[in-house]
Amino acid sequence: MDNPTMARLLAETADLLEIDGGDGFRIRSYRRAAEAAEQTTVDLMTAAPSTSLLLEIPGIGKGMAANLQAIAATGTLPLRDELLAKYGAGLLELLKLPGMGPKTVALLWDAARIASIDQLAEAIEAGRLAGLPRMGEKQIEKLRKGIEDYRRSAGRYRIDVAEEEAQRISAYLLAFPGIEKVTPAGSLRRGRETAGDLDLLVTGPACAPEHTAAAVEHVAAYPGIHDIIAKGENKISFHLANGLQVDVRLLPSASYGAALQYFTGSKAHNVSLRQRALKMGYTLSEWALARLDDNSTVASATEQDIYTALGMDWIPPELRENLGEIEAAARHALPRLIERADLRGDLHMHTNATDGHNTIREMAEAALAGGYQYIAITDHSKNLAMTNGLDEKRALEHVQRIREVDRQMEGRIRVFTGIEVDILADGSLDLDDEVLAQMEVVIASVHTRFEQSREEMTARVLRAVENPYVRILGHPTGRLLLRREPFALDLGTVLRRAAELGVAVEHNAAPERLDLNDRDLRLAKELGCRIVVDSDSHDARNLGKMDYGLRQLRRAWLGPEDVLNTLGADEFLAALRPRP
DNA sequence: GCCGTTTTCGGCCCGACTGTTTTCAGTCG
Repeated sequence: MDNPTMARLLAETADLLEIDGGDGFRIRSYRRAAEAAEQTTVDLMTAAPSTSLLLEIPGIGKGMAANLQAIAATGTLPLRDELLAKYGAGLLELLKLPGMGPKTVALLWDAARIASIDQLAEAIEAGRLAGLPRMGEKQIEKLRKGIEDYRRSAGRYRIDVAEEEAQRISAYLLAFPGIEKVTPAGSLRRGRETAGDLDLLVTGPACAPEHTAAAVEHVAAYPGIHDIIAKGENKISFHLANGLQVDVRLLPSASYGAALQYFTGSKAHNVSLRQRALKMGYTLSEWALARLDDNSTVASATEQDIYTALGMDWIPPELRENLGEIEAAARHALPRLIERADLRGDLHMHTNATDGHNTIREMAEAALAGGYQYIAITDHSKNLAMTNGLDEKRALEHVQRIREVDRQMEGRIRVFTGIEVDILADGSLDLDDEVLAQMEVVIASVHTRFEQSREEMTARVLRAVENPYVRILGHPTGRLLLRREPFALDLGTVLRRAAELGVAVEHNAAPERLDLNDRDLRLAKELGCRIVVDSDSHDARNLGKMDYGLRQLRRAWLGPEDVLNTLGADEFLAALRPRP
């Protein structure tokens, strides 16, 4: 069983306890433990036999360690089973409906024995909800609509999709006189790979307290709105046609920093920060950091002011997950995170020899304009027939053309020969070693999926990295590839072996891949992997676009020293696994 | 159930919005 599954069991237990009316603090412990299981780089299944190893994870105490051990041993948690036997699994799904919390689920169960979304829909149609406490006409209509929405779409949105919507809405809002600034907050600002919703902060004269009505109406008139969920004095929430929920908040400029801090989150970061504030005699809200005794404002205009008043350095949004950043900021020991300007080379790109849009020369010119000192041209190999992948003969001809362009660039930028070779089902590569020997950069990637078990997929990749010509392992998790689920593969084992062999591990920065997430990247660093970030560009226009991928690196606390392609061209080649 | 600038017991973040509540409970972020 993997960590996310164990996390889910704990989180579900928390939900069930809440429906059961259990102790709120105990419930929170289960939630915290679920988050810890989600974020830790410790493989819980492997660590389970050692209680002390489990206790090292923050949020895991004696009780949770025992729970994790029970899950590891039996695949299930007794408390959860007990509660499920009492209520049924459908209650957990009921909780996912908007506006439906544990109290309402408990009410529906107690009063009408409703235990699933289907039963709720039935009860609504039959009019059996009328007369229940807190079940007025509007509430029932809200539930009916909630069921509809839930069945229509659920889930999270890719970060680049959310960002495009944010930009469209911002442009619309900024056209309103008196709206001066629109700032995306939430998981978008923290650089997560997906966003569940969109938080937009709006400030300007039109957002002055008690004078927000006109601005709110302007927001409500946004043409892309599918339906409005809630509309108040300084907050309005709506759905877009694609189902994405947008929360827009209007604020006076004086509170901008406090609000930005608050709505950026994460929740765990905020809770921890507020606890720190309380210990210092302050209280922190989205309006201000204020003294507890006389409620006078200490800081509110900028985030910097607030963190400074709390005795800390300003914390980059990507780090705000309560994973030690608060303590580090208080010690003035936050790491210097990697930035776009640190990157000196891009190692993964395609040309019109296969499925790219531009020539080698055009890619080289674009990279030069983007400030790079070197690139590698890594077109596909023959197994990817649909991309017009290169066979041995064409690959060798391609190498000659790459070398020619490298000469033409006269040292302004280095152009390395390369190939993205395909890992076949048995772990062998689809080009001969003699061809690979001509390449300065060999990226081995899995492209074709077979019905392979986790063990088979792991063995397949392990065999590929053993090939001495392979210098970079390409998109190791295969995430979002072909719009399918990531590979079932033992990433820890693969990364460990790559680290031993000196094979670099690619973090593919293309937004449709965002191959390694922050947890994977932390694991890669812990295991001593050499990490490269690259763009997998198929178009010269995308060459410099590393934003989304870089944010994942930052979320993993990685600095320039952790990433290989911050080195100069010669140092970079020397740091790769030596060629046979 | 976790955890320690409150320290092994007794704490555990804060405010807006909604609906039906005649003063507030529930949900959400």
